[in-house]
Amino acid sequence: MRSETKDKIAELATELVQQVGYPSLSYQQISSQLGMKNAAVHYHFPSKEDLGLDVVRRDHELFTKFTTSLEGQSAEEKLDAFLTSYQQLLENGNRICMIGASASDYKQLPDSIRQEATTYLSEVKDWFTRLLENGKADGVFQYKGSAAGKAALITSALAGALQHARLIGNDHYLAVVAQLKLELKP
Amino acid sequence: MRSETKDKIAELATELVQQVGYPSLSYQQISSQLGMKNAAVHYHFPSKEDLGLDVVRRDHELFTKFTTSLEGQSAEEKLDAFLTSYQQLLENGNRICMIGASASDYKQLPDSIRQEATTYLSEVKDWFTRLLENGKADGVFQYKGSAAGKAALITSALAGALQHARLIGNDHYLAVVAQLKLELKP
DNA sequence: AAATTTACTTACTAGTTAGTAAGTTTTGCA
DNA sequence: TGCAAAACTTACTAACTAGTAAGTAAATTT
Repeated sequence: MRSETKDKIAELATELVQQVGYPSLSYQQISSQLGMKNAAVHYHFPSKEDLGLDVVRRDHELFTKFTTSLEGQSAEEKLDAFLTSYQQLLENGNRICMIGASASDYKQLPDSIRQEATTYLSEVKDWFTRLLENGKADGVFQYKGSAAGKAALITSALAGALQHARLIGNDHYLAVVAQLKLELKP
Repeated sequence: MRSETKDKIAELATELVQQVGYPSLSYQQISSQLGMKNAAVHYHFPSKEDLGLDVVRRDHELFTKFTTSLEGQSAEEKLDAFLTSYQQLLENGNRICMIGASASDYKQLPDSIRQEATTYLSEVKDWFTRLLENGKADGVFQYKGSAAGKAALITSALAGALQHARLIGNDHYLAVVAQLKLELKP
């Protein structure tokens, strides 16, 4: 029962959060960009917390649907699909990932959004852990230590690489991805 | 010829940038926290751009002094010293590194600050590259691919790990560090 | 001792922020 | 057709933002 307008607001807000962060997300910018008034945005999202929470929730749901759609595919295909989705953020306005944005805005986030972001990151890390375990079992991935440790490294490296790419260019992200894949190769 | 007050402002501003980011850094918060008036801060740093630029410059200088002080030490000692300095950010108010903060605030930064942050990150990456080259030559480090690629991975992983630690706890940073060191061991 | 510079305070501006209350238009349903 | 609910607009508030102009006190220099 979500209205079209509400979806459009949330989509634009998502883009803005990934570009300028939650604190700099403003009702004015959203309303003017969508050709409506301030109060219209407040009608759909009474408080900024409501809006921010919906933005993170939607991105979380997107991730869940994304991984579900990948079920049945090989570990390598899953990894590539994830890496490509991150690369699209980069090419589409130098955005950073929602989790990275939430983490750097952390001190300014209401508790509800913090909790949602924490759950989100945990699930991404778990997904990567299983991916690495299965990939190793199938002989397509290789790494030292635990799958959880390697998953922690990979998730943080990708989030950091998206951000650093803003400063020193998109090639940085590609270099990090290439290094990660090289190290995973048996 | 830097006054004490100016240093105190810059130090507090550094802490605030690493906690809440450049856009949320406010003259009011600084002045009230230092027991002075708004205009007093503007006396030392006429514009916010001046203040923000000085903050990044100072952190950059700190890094340069830090690496200079480590000259002569072994590659392992240098790496450990760097990792410890990052861990102190975490333990001292869950700060993130200046480069990571600059990268996530990138879209809101004036050009001068962007450029300074870009140079800063390039130098950190170069420092890591040389560290890895020397460590490999000395037989204390091991890795696949180029030193530059591995340096890109490590710098982004550490920046991302500091941020993710805010969401899922400081152990995440320690896990990433442990994984990195494990993989470097010959 | 006088003049000048440094380091502020007081008091203000113009613009932006999230948020609200009340009124109006549009839409879907009975 | 008429009613009700949904989706808005208008008009506003209180708080905050960076930044400025003018005045003051203290330190430094001449």
